[in-house]
Amino acid sequence: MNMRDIAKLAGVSSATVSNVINGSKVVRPATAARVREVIQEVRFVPNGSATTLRYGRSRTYGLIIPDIRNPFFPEVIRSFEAILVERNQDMLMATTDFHYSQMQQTIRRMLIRQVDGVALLAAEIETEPIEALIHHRVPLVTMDRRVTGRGLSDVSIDYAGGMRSAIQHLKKLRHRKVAYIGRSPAPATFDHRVEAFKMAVSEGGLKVRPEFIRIGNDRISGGETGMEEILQLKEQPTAILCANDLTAIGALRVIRRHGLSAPEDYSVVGFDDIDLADIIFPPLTTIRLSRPELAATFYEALTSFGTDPHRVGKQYTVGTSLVVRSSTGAPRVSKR
Amino acid sequence: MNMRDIAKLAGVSSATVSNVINGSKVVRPATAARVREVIQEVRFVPNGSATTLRYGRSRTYGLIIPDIRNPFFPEVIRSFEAILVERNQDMLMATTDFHYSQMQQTIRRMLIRQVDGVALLAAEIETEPIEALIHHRVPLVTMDRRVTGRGLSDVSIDYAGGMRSAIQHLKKLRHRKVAYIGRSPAPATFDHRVEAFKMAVSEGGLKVRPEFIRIGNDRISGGETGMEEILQLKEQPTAILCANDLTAIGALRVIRRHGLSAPEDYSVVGFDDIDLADIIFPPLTTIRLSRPELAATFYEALTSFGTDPHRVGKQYTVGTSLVVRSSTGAPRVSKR
DNA sequence: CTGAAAGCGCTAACAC
DNA sequence: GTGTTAGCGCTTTCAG
Repeated sequence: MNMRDIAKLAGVSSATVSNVINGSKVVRPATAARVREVIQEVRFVPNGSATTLRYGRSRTYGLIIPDIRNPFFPEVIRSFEAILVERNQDMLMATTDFHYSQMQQTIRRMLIRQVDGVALLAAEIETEPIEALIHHRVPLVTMDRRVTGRGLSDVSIDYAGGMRSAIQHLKKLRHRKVAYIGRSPAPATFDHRVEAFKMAVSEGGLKVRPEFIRIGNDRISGGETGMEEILQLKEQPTAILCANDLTAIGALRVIRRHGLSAPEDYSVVGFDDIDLADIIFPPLTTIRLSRPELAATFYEALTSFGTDPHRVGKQYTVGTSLVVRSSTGAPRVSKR
Repeated sequence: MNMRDIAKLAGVSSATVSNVINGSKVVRPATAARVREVIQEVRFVPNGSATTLRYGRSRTYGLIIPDIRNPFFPEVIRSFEAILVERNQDMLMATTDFHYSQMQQTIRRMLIRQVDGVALLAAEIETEPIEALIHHRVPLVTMDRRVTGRGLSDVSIDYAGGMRSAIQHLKKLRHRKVAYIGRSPAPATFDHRVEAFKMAVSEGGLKVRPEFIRIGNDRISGGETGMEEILQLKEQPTAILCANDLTAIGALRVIRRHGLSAPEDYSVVGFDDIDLADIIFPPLTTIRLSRPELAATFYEALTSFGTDPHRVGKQYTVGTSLVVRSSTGAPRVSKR
C-alpha cells in the first residue's frame, strides 16, 4: 500500500496524496477530505525510508550515552525522546559502555541511518569518530568537552557554580577539610569536574590537598574504593564531595560498613540528583543537574545547525543547584 | 557519495560495489580489494534508507517499554541493544509512560520506520494497536499477556515458580501470614502476578486473605501506600511479597518510617532483582528475573517469524529464581 | 565475473 | 488545483 494506491482509490494523483499528508494548503478541502478518508480506511502509513531517501534528511537524531545503568541517563533519554516525539522526530539511542569499539560501531550505525545530528552525552570521544561525523555532514553536540568547531557544539555543565555552592554550604557548617571522589576521564580529556572542585576549594579559602582527591569510576564501586582510600589517610577530611550520586552512595556504604555514619562522621555531597538520592538513607545532599533542561539544551544545540551542518557550533551551559538533604551536617568537634 | 561514485573511482559498476559490501563471493578478490580500498579512502557509508526501501526490511526492531525510570528496563534495553548490534541490526526504543496516546503514536512511528518487529515489554495493549501491527505485517511480541496468534507471540514470566519458592522460603522461616503489594493492570488485562501469588499461598497451605492483597503502582510510591494500608489492618501479616523491587523498597521505607524494621517486624520480598536490591538496607530478598535472558527470548521470538509475519506465534517462558538476602528472616514471636 | 537497468515509495518541479 | 515525471541510493535480475 503506497501513495499511488491511495491516489487511485481517491481518484487523484500521488502528488495530491503527498500534499494532503504533508498538510500543504494548495489542495482543495473537498479533495483533501476524500483523500484523508481513504487513508483512514486502509490505515495507510507512509514509508519513512522513501521519504528519507528522497528528502535527504531522516528527522532522526542519534543519542549516545555511556552507561544506561546510571539512573541519570534514562531520565535524559526520556526527556530527549519526549522532545523529539512532540516534533515528529525520532531518536536512535545507543550505549557505548565507555568502549571505543562500541563508539565506532555506533557512529557507523548512525551514519547508515542518516541521522540529522548526534548528541553525545559524554566528553570522551576520539578525533576519528568526530571527523567521520563532520565528513558526513552530521552535526555533533558533546557534553562538557568545551570544544566547538564546524558542525560541533558543546553543552557544558556549570560544575564551578555547583561546587562553589557545595563548598559554601560545607563551610557554613564549619567543615575545613573537604575531599573529592571522582573518576579519571579518558586520557585526552580535561577533567572539568575535578578542576571545578579545586577552584571552589581555594576560592573558599580552604587548602587543596592532593591526597584528598581520589579517583574511582562513575559507579557505586568507584565511590566505595575512593572512600576506602580516604579512610586510610592519616589526616581525615570531614566532608566528601563526589563526582556523581552513585559515587556518593558508594562512599556512604563504606562509611556505614565501617560502623561510621553520615553526616556525623563525614558529610557527603553528590552530583546529579537522581531519584535515588532522595530514597537512600540518609537522603543525599547533592548538586542537581536538571535532565529536562539538559535534554532541551542538546536539542536546541542540534537544531540550531539547521540545514548547514558545517556551521560553527556554539558553547552552551546548563546550570546546577544545590539540594540540601540529610547527608551533610556539622562535623564532630573531636575526631574519632 | 554513493555506490555509483565508488564504482566510478574503482573502475567497476555499482552492482559490483554492492556485491563487495554485502560480502557476495562472486566478486574476484582483486576487484573486491580495489573496491574496498576506495571505500576506505573516501569513508563511504551506505545509505540505509535506500537499502530499506529497496530490500523491504529495515533490520530494525522496535522496543516499547512502559517506564524507563524503573531500573529494570534500562538493563533490558541494554541487553536487547547488544544482541541487535552484534547482528548489525538496529533498535528503535520508545517509552509509553502507560499512556494510550503515546502507545498509538509509538506504533505509528514504528510503522513509518518500517520496523521488522515490535517487542512490547508490557501486557497492556489495546486491540487497536495490535491490529494495526498485524495489518501492516509487523510481528509483535508481548510480555506476560499470554495470548498468541497470527504475528503475535508472547514471553511470559514464571511468576508461579518464583512466588512458590518465595512462599516456601517464608514458610521455612515460620511465616504464616503473607501479604502482597502489586499494581492494578489495565482493565482488560489479567493479572498473572497476583494470581500466581494466590496460588502459591494456597499451595503452601496458607490462607489467602483478600485484605492482605493491596494495590499500588509499579513504583516506590505504590509500595509506600500499599504498606501504609497494611499497617492499618487489624490483623497484621508477618511477611510481604511485592510485585517488583521498587514496590518492595517503598514498603521498606514505610516500615522504617514507622520506627519498625525488616526483617524483624516484617519480612519483605521483591521481584526482579534490580541492581538496587543489593544496595539498599537491608539488602532485599527478591525473585530474580534475568534481563539478558528476557532480552534474548524476545529477540528469538521476533526472529522466529522470519519472513512470514502472519505465522502463528509461540508462547515463551522465562524462568525466575529466588535470591535470599537480608530483608527476610524469622518473624517475631510476640507481635508488636 | 561484471555491467546495465528497473524499480522500491516518496517529493518537488514543472505542466496543464 | 491537480497531474506527470524525474530521481533520491540501493539491490537484483538478466545479459554479456
